[in-house]
Amino acid sequence: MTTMQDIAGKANVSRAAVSAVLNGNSQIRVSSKKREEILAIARQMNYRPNLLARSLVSRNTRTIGIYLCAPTDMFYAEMLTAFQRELKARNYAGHFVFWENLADVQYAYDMGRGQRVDGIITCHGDASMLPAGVPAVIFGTKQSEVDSFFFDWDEIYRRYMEYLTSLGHRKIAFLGDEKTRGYQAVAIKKAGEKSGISVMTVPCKSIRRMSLPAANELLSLPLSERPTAVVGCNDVAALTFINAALSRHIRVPEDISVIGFDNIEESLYSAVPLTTAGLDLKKVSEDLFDRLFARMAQPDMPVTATAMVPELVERASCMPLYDD
Amino acid sequence: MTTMQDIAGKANVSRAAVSAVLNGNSQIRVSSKKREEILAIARQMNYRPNLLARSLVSRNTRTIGIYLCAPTDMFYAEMLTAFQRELKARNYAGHFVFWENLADVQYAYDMGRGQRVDGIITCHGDASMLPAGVPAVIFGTKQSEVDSFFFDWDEIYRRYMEYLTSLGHRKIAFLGDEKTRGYQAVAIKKAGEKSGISVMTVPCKSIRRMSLPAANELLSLPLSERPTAVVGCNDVAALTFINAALSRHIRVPEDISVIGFDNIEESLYSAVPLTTAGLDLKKVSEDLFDRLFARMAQPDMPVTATAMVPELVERASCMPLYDD
DNA sequence: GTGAAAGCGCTAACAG
DNA sequence: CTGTTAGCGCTTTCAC
Repeated sequence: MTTMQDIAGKANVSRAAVSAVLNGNSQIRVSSKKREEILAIARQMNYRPNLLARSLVSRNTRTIGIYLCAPTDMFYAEMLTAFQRELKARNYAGHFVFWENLADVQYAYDMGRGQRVDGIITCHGDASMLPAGVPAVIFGTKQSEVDSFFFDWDEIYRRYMEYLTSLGHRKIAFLGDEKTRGYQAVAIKKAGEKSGISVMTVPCKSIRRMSLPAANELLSLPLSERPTAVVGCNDVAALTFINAALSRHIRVPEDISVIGFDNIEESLYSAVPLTTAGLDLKKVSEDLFDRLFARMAQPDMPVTATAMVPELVERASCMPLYDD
Repeated sequence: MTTMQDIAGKANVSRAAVSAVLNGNSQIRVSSKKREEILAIARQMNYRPNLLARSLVSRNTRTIGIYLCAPTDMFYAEMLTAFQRELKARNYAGHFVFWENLADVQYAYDMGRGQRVDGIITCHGDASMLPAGVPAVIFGTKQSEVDSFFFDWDEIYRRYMEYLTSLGHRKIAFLGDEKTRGYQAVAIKKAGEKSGISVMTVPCKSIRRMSLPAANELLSLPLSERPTAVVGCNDVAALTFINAALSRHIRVPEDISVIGFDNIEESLYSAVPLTTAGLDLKKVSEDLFDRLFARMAQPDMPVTATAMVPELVERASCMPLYDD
């Protein structure tokens, strides 16, 4: 591997001179003849700065730790892609670690600490696990100690209920895991109550691929008890439900309306295009990075919590309820 | 950030002693009293080694560059997850960069060079772009200069044709992008010829979310010309096709059989569970890493190319053709 | 304009 | 067993 020393030797200058021309930013001025020569030699020797050495002395890595759960749900895969784009645009590197359980989260943060990341973006809700002293932004849940962007479920589900009731629906079910999606279940029940509706909740084992049993449970209900509209905790749950319904020859939206959450790409290409609500991923990741970089520049500014309320996007999976 | 110097100071020993007990591997012996003390202080001061400094001197980073296209297709997301697991099991870090176009590939490799990754796993087929001197394994396509794991399309499609013809199908279409999936199109045509079948090819703009138009083109064909079986270039294409068929009230598999490729999780939960073929991701990533580590240990061993032939998994989207 | 020198945090070789 | 030392590749300050 070519080093600055090698270049300096060939060009008959000092390492400092090489550093100065290769990085631009320096008090040091180099004659343009030497400058060209250095540049040429660097190119010819296929020089790449050793970022480890650079970071060691500059005390920053220009690397952001991006810690997310494994992208087994398309939503995170899309988020990931948006982050990568943002990183590249800002000329920063990403230090990605993906977890599948709680132990992995700790592992991810430890790796980041060892790697001396300049900042962290994470979707894990427990701020106390975060390495101390590293600027961080938490995505998904509201925090008091750390900057966060959180889903405002009360407002989101107020809109959902408004939409569904405007379509005439009064028998509404929520399909989602009670454990990991408890806050959603609570919020939608609350939103329902305000419209005088008791939202029934159907827990399902996995949020990723909702267990068919939960969908089937709902679909096996006698017609008089069956909800006329189902709210999935996310698009994947909603999509799985639609597929379960379709394979039982229950039509969507004619027999039952379905609404999701996240607006993953798949929802657009589903057997029946899914009505859902989704973030503008580009904008959100921009905002996330803006916030993080502001925090990095000024570590003691007041903590912020930013509510996110994704826009409803109407497609084909919901329709007005006809009176029987 | 706590350094070894800090610990050494508190414990009244040298940095070398601290290094010795914290890393274990050293000629240096430390009295177990001192050892305990050092360990205690390190824990109490929340010490984390600076991996940059460590790598600078040890001349290895224990980091593998993982360079993949953006996981907008679930297959890569699943691959990614398998890699992360493998990395963790081997106590290595991942240097992930995801690309969306060719320029990004170069960027990814440059980042890896700067970061001094010990090895590379990539799914980009152009070996000439790889940084020289860094052990690498290419996933997906056969290479002559670099270790590779490639899909043996001839054998894969031989099996597909065998399967489909055993079901009685003779009118078969391939749904896939000609540009990026050209080798597949060629292979399936060849496999068809051996069975005396002319496979028709329907190109579609994107391999990611096959353009509905392509699916619709096929579905609009007069019944006499319509294929009885469709092979998707991947599961996503096959799934999109199924959804397009379903929404036109064309039944799968009764009216038309569909087979995919990749065996992504989604295929199991589709409206009609997809017959497909898929890699054992855990095994493949193990093999990939084994190969890479072998190459890292012995850079001049002969180059290998390993064929991959995923197992067919029969589900509900294919059925025997009845004679009319 | 240029070059010498210090030092980032760590490891490893070697002398006590 | 322990401590000292050199140096990884780089940036930056300061004297020339």
